[in-house]
Amino acid sequence: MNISPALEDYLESIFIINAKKSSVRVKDMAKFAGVKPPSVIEALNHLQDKGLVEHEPYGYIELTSEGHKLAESIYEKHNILKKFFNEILGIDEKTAGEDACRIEHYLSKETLDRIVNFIRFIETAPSAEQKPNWLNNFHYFMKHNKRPPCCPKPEKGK
Amino acid sequence: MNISPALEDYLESIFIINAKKSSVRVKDMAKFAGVKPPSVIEALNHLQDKGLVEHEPYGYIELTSEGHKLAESIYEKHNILKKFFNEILGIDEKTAGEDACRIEHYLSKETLDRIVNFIRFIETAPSAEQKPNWLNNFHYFMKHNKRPPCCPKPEKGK
DNA sequence: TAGTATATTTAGGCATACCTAATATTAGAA
DNA sequence: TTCTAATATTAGGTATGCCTAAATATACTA
Repeated sequence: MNISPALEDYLESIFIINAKKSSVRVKDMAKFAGVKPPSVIEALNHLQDKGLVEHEPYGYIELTSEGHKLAESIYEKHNILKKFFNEILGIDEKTAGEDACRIEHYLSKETLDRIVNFIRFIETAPSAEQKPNWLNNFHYFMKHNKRPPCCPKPEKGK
Repeated sequence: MNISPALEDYLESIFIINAKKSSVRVKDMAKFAGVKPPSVIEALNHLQDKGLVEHEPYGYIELTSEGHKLAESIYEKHNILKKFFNEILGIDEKTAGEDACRIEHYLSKETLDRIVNFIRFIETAPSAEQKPNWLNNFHYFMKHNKRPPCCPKPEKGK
């Protein structure tokens, strides 16, 4: 299923709104996307043509099972990227979310997989309680614009 | 100066083609962008309106000094991202370049700065000849789907 | 139940970014 | 120099994604 970035965003928004409201309306989607209702209607027509959404005129908006699956995968992608930006690169949460939202449509599966693995690599690190040391060092480096004073090479000098 | 992603790509392409050909023609840009010549003409008209490009009909295409500055900054962004994908995440060069090209227009300055610093952090690592150890470990992790056998925490056990 | 406010939809318009087909220009070969 | 092939441009068309204004439907209130 091949849909444009804009349609991906609309689809994702249905998924997200659904998660807390149980009923999704044109108004909600328009607000979420920062767009006027006619734009939503147009998008919904396209999504319906592609069998991703069900929407009777003046009624509620629902994802088909295919639409749900796709929306969920888009949302996951979004979250992975946000996590990467926020937790690893140390970007503030708001910016991390915005950036994730903008680039989530453009990354290859390969690159996304690597990022997933990078996060996994860090999270499963055996050495540290929370974060591996080098990541702490990176965050120190970002903050103070220099490396932390100690440990250039642990095996050698004290 | 605010231009669309597509125009950014066209501008960047002039910069890149210029670097090896000294003269840039519509044909070259069309080939580079994978697009037909009329699309290039249209883009050039917009870029000219914005004072970024000079182009006499049927003549060569040149960047103004402002255009050059902007193109260069776009190109740098592209390279940073490519480097990040390729050297750090370990994506193959082709995919790294493609992904960089697609997302270079959408990342915030903040995030890009972080990535720059992340690369710098790694390149200036005092501990290793080439790559810090954890990065080698990550690449091992990607390749074999498990951590390298040794050294969970260097200071402790041998 | 009638009227009104809100929500939705339709109609029509604009900008971007692409295309094909037709036309114009340039440059090189005969 | 003339003709032709290559290149560039213009004209006009399509799709996407947004908009405003007008029309329609729904739901709530009196």
